[in-house]
Amino acid sequence: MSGQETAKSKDVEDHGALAMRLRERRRELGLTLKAVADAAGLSVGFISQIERGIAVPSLSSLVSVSRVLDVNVGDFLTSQPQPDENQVRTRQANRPVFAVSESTVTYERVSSSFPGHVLRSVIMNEPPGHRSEPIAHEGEEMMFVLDGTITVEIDGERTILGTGDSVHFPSTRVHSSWNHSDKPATILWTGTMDVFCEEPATPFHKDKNQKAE
Amino acid sequence: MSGQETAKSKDVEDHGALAMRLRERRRELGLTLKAVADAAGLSVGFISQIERGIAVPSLSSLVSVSRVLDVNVGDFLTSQPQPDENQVRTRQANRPVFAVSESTVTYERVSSSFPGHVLRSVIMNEPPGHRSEPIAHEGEEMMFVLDGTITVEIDGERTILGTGDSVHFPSTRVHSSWNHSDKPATILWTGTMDVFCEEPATPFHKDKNQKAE
DNA sequence: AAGAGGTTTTTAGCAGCACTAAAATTTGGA
DNA sequence: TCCAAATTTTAGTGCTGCTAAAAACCTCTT
Repeated sequence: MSGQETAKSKDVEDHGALAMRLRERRRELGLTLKAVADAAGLSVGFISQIERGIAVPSLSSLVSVSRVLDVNVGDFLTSQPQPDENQVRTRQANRPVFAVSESTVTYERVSSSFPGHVLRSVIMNEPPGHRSEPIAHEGEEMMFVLDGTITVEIDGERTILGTGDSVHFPSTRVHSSWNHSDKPATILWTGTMDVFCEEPATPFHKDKNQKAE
Repeated sequence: MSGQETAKSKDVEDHGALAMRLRERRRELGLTLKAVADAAGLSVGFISQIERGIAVPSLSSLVSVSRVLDVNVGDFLTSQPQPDENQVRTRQANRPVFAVSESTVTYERVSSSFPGHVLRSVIMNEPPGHRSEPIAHEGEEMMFVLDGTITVEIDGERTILGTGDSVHFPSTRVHSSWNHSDKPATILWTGTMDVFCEEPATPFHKDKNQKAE
């Protein structure tokens, strides 16, 4: 991490955007500064200063104001994705391929990367008998079986998926999957959480076969 | 606004959740407190206190930490979907199938539905010659060609995809696709925007062949 | 044009908290 | 068991989050 510019840059820009969004939203709702301030339990002057970028609210105050403005607080803070000219297409022959040390599964990256992207997708090639450890994490995910047969367990409940079958669930539920058959299986995994890391050194779905990293 | 309880309630709960998420994310990335602190330009002790809910970061500091953890700051503040017992699995034989009136494309729903879900996925069966109108909308999307060949145009730039190829881009870019070949094509479409509607009366990707709805 | 009332901005000020450095404790690996 | 790394705890303070009140501005009515 040394030599890297710290992340405390461009904060001024961020607050300017937040300020504008707050004022914009308030005006959409046709509310006065006083109305918002009263409902949020803050002072009129403070709301005014926030909206003009002169003051920055604490998280508590921002949550309060967001509630009054009937918007999810995250929506005020989410940066808009910038379209760019990054590579959007992935060829079957050119998918980035990576594997975990000492593991028998290989992964092929299908999704692209651009600012603000949420989707991640990989093709998982699972040999017979391979099983991932039960895990839970943020986001949601979907597995579409391209070829073969696998068993998926979610919150202790098992289901067998064949070619063309799919499963889609919140990743917050404890889940694992394995290839119970005697043939390789191919799965298209898509999720909203970067569980395979852009740096494919340690994928989050750890292998049971793997001793220690 | 009178008589309404002010919005400054339950802030304590929110900060607890934020704290947990920050620690969870840091561990996912396998980073130490020190690494995050150094990169964010904050002290180790402060990060520790934030993660344990003892201290609350300012917006500036939260933005800094979020950047280090490579996550959109809004994602830390958005409330979590509740897991439920809805159907998560879709069988190939039982996919909900729907089509647009007078259209030749059929769509098969692959994704499930549960509170807070973001992912939507359908299999599109496109006959030869079929073309969708250029369109742009929020979110991002990915098309994985299961079978056949299609042309995809993004911001005027065309690319041909064959079986196993994929394309993933922000849907804010003007895009359209069509099956230029003389054989049917099958595409697994996945996106973060409900362009096909849960109510399949008017899919967002309008057909050029379709006159008016 | 003047006046009244409502809305927003400005100003002065301070309590407390955002954040630190350093010490203490815990953890993990050899 | 030892030691280095990681994390937590502690003591402390600069500064800012936020206030109340004054000033300025705006709108509407007469």
